[in-house]
Amino acid sequence: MSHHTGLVENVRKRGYRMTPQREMILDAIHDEGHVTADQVYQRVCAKTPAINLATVYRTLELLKELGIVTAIDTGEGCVHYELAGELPHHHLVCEGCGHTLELDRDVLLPLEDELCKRYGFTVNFNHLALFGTCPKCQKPKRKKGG
Amino acid sequence: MSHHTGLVENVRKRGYRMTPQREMILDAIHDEGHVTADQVYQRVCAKTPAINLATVYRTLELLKELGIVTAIDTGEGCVHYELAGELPHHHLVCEGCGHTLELDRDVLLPLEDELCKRYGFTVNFNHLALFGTCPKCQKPKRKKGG
DNA sequence: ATCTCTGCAAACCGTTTGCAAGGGA
DNA sequence: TCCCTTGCAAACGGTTTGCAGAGAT
Repeated sequence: MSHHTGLVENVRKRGYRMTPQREMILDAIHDEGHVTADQVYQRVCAKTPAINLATVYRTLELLKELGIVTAIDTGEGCVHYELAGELPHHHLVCEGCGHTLELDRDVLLPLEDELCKRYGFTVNFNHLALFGTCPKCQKPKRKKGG
Repeated sequence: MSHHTGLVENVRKRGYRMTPQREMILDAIHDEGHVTADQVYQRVCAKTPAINLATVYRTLELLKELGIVTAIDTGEGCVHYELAGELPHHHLVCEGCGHTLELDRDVLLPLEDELCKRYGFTVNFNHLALFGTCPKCQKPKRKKGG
């Protein structure tokens, strides 16, 4: 059974139907943490003879509108989605290996503050993605044993 | 005549040919500051019977490789380009009015520093775009005269 | 039974690519 | 002259949409 009965209820309560597809999509997001439409599609595909990508997109769109998932555009060319229940968090995406580190919110607080003071600008840091180079990829090639 | 003879020379010197198309594309970027492929296309189109979008993309790609322009993916669904000569700078894009504020580099230094210390992650802040709400859009509606 | 949701397939939009003709050096 | 560059048109990859039939309530 699902770990996210609440989400299912949430959808129902708002007058939308709960279909197996939607449930599986919810499952996939829940399991993977953050996913692209295609990842959801792949994952759901593995469990049913066939589901349609269009359905995934439509469901993702619905879930977004219901505030159940959040869309994150990391600039990689495809949108990522994750459950909105989580505290907003942030990603450090390595341009070298594609690996993603999670970033604690408090690291950004000073910047947030400064932008507000200096420019009167309220940043929306929800699910921000920053690009750069992770520790591993920065290391010059050395003996593994080193 | 161009304000960017240097750029033209730059292209030539590296063994690439300088064509009217390339010159006009360079012009467009120079004039607009930062542009999308389509904006370049529109602008150049206005001056010649026809230029091909593919040419714009190919030229932008070339200029990028030559280090003459920089690509910025603001996550808006299309890539922006600007002359690379500029100091790296950053944009605060207002989600309310679409307006863009420029952001001084030094605001980001502490964060850059912290990310390095804490995660060993070297951020690539080149031409970063942050989203949020600008001062105007934050103000509750009030009498203009206020 | 009703009306939402799904699958299918075609459309879309930004971007890329193969090919043959054109033009810069 | 040589071969880089262009235009054209088709392909591409992610996403959206119209339509008719399936299925949740």
